[in-house]
Amino acid sequence: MTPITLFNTKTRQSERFTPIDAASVRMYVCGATVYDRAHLGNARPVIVFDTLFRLLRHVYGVDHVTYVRNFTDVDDRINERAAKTGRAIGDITRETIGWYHDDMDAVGALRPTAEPRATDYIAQMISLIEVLVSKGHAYEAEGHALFDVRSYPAYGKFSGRSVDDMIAGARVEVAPFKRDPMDFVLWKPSTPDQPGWDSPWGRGRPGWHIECSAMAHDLLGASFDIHAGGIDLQFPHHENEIAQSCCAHPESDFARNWLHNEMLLVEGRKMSKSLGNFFTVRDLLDQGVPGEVIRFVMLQTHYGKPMDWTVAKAEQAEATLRKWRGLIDGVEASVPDERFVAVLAENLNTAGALAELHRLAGSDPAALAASARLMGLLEPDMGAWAETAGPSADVSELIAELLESRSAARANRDFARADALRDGFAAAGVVVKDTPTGVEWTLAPSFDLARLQALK
RNA sequence: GGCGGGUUGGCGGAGAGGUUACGCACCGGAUUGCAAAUCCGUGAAGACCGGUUCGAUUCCGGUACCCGCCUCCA
Repeated sequence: MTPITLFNTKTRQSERFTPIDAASVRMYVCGATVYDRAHLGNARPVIVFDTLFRLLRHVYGVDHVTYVRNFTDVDDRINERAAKTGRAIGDITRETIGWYHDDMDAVGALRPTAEPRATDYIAQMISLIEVLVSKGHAYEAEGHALFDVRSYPAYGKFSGRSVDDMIAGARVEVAPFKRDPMDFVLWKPSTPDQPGWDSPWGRGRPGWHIECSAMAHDLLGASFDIHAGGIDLQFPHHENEIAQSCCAHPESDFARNWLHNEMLLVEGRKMSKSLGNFFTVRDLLDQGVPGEVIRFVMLQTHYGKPMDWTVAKAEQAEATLRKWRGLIDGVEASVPDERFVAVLAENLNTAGALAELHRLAGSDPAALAASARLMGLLEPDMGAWAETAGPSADVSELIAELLESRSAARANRDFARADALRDGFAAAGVVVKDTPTGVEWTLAPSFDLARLQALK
């Protein structure tokens, strides 16, 4: 069995991954709040941890890995969106989840084993909060249920902060009913026009962090193997999840391995609406950037480092994928290459794994196909973009005719005519390759029939 | 202010205390009437200053610059 090592944010070191139960490996990834199209930054953890999911399935067996990724469908941003557009919340979340699936499918992410929605787990959240209250880790104040950070001495350990330092540097206004400024909301009251559920603390809705603790416990158990998400979630989200889960179930470990991906930049700068470099996955797809290219670019940088999205990278990735797709055309995939898998298993070194694919491209196309598919690339059903539009019979005939005049011109040593045809093909977007087995041609995206006809 | 990450050849980007990363580009060669494609090959790095070591780009400390988190965020 291929040994997998992972950098565990919790211990801040690389560790040999050993599942609690090799017959049931369990992973939880923080998903999306569904109020709008997923932006490019949302796609990074999806692609990265999809690759981990695929690796785990390869090593432990397809039926022995459970991957849970949640949808946050109760959130004030969703409420705002509903108020602004006059639409029902359920419509907005349903539509956004549909978009999310479309976009993440397009970048080659497998659907997780389970995609729980927060609103389906309100009862579990309420009982989890009740447990915390009963154990003295949470308290009620003015319709809120709040987590008492001072009741959990390890609070802050995970993200390397101390409660006192955080209070000193805090820039937040502190609600007067909090016992400690860092106490966070488990449950908050809703006004009549806001979504709400009945609870021991009155009609209200859950705080942000409680859903992951409740859903992870319900679907994966009190202790599970991997919990992952963006590094920006380390604090407060994951710190708070740990506080909630470990206080409610002190006998368990909650998640043993924590993985965090670094952030995304665009042309060297943080992606933001004000810089005008903010875009969604759908924007890129609509511009003709194939999902497979997005995936390749994402995997080119190790997940632990900031990843810079640039147009140049996308172009280069497209050229490489086009070349590889040509190499495996008609080739039946064999099995993933051992060295490739070993590199990928070293803390999900996708950049190193791509280098192994380059090696295989020069030696073993069947292994290239199988290996690439292990990381969600070169999948047969993702390759439509690389196929040139089937030329019409007329066009094929015209090209055949022109190629014949070219050979004739060569035979007659009429190099002026031969060169004119050579350059003409290129200008018209017909890529002609002379190979030992004969002439091959393909149409480039820039194919221009008029210019081709002019060559006659 | 507190916490964390980064700085590798023209560009992108990994691993490893000592031996070629790799890709793209470039250059040389083969091939071609000339090209394209293909194949072979060369060159090119480790922000700066110290320390540990027989030896550091790799470990430790400091400096500079960049970035992220601490507030919704993947």
